[in-house]
Amino acid sequence: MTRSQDPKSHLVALFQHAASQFAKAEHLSIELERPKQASHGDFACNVAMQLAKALKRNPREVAQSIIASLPASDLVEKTEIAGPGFINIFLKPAAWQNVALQTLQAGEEYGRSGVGQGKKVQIEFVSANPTGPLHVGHGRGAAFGASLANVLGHAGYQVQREYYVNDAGRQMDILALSTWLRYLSLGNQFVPFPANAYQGDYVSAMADSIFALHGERYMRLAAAVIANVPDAASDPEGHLDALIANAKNLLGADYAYVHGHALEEQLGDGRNDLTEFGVIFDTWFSEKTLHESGLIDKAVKQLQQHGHIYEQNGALWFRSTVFGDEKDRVVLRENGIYTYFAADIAYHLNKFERGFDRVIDVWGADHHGYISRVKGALTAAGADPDRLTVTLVQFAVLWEGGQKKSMSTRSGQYVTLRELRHEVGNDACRFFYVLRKSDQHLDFDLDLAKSQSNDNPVYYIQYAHARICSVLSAWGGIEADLVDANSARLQHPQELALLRRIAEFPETVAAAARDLAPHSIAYYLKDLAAELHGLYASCQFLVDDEELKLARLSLIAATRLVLRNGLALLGVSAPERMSREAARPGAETPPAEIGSTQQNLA
RNA sequence: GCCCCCGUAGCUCAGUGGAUAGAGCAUCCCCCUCCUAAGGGGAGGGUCACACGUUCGAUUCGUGUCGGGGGCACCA
Repeated sequence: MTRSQDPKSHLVALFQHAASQFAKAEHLSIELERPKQASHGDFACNVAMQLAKALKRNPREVAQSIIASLPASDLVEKTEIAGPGFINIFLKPAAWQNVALQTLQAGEEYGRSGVGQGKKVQIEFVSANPTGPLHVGHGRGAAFGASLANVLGHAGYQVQREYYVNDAGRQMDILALSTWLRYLSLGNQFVPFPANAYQGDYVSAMADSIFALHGERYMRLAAAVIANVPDAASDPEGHLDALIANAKNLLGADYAYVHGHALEEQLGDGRNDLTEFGVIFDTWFSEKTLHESGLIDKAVKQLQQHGHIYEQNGALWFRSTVFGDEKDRVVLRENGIYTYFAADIAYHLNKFERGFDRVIDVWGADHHGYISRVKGALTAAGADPDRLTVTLVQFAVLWEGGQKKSMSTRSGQYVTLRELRHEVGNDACRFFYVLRKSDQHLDFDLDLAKSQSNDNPVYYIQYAHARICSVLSAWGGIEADLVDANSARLQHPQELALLRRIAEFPETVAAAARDLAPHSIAYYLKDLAAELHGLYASCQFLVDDEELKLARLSLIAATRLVLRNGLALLGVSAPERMSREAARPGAETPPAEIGSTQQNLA
């Protein structure tokens, strides 16, 4: 057996060979686990217990036979039968010693695997309405989606990152109206501002800029704006819709300017915010183009042809109950406007047509009832719903001073993503956001995220990286030469423990991709950093023994590489120095007051 | 009412069906003449909510109960 592979793949091949003597290969999967206890070896295999029943033999006896059939390997020190029938494998130090050099050779590629087989995956995330600043909830979706996309890419998928822009709906009309009403007040045309319109300061700011750019061009009489509008108190939604209709009539072709201005401002703001956060999209997909290109008509017709559409009360309904939904859903409203759902069906059919092997949607947990509906529509249209995976991201709750920061849509109070980033810094934001499983509520501890102390896991990991940089710089040699180090000199238990941990990185990335679970990268990095700090405390690197020094430096250089690669997957920087001055978040931008409030209707 | 998520140490949470269930924080004790102490070592702390089932083996899978959170629009 060759040893060009990593130790684990090597062992899997050995066991595959041995076990095939006793059972058909397709009936068993060789699983090697890393025992929690060092006394149980480097790996443990449970295949004997799996086979025992079929063979009607004692598991320990089966284990004995399997061991006897294992091909010889120059990596294996010894094997043991333990407990109910585990085969514990102890590897020779050489199995791990090579890991450091292999890592250095792989460089930025280390951790990459081919489990994705080059398949095309699209991941759509954030997709917030461009009706106001992104808030901390969007931030979690952004951090999760961006990290997951990186992980999938590193696991060998071709990833496309997409943001779906809701630029066609009623919410955008409400934003345009809100902006226009603020603008009118600048010309002393006062229309009572509806409570259910967008209240935020950013709306007034847009009105100011329109007034500065175009003066009175869009000014109309307040009396005309409120003509024939239902009472706001008794019919708030009808009131709003009538104001929008009046705005469209009074402005004519100019309405598109106000609408477009508001859209561009908010979309641009969100894009800048995300870019500063390290979240970059390949595609910004406009909902409006679905309407204009007739794709929605086409999608609904497609459903119609399959007999899943009926008319009732002047609207067109999709018979989603056939596909497990609780009730049928409207696709074309009585007023002749397609619902968001109709656009979404067309959007997902379009995604499929673009040739992705797999499509992943990252949605807020409040959309969970929507999954069966979309999948049902895809099925009804003759598409394979299993190509779509919807991952729900639960809400994030901010805690400060032991108090939950109340952020309810109802009270119109929330903290923006930008405020959070300026308060705690991008690195801590990105890291804390992915520190929990996505389907779990996240308690975001602001005090901890802000603390520049050993309690803060971000600094703990970054410090490990900075420590290595510091040692290598104190050494002052040529780092490229470290690949020639004699790794056989790495004998210390702490050194071997660190090597084992480094070897786990590729499979950790692969598992994170498989489970759509970038949080496991964060946990891995904490473990890796702990291992490094442990070694730091027990071994001197810059020793007189030149050969040993180079071997140890090659080990920490490899560790640094894994820390860098791992942090990069999470969008967290790997600083070469940690100084409390420089680490202050938002040094380039003044920290925003985090308690400030914004109105949010979306 | 129906659906989704969760229940693991005092707190916040990890834990591909495996052996004596882990980490950080908090509490207590110890370690800088030395490459950054933003670090390391040690101690205490558990009925993995509960019951039944599946099996060689269950914190993990299934069913049910209890408890917490969220969602159920001709909104997006």
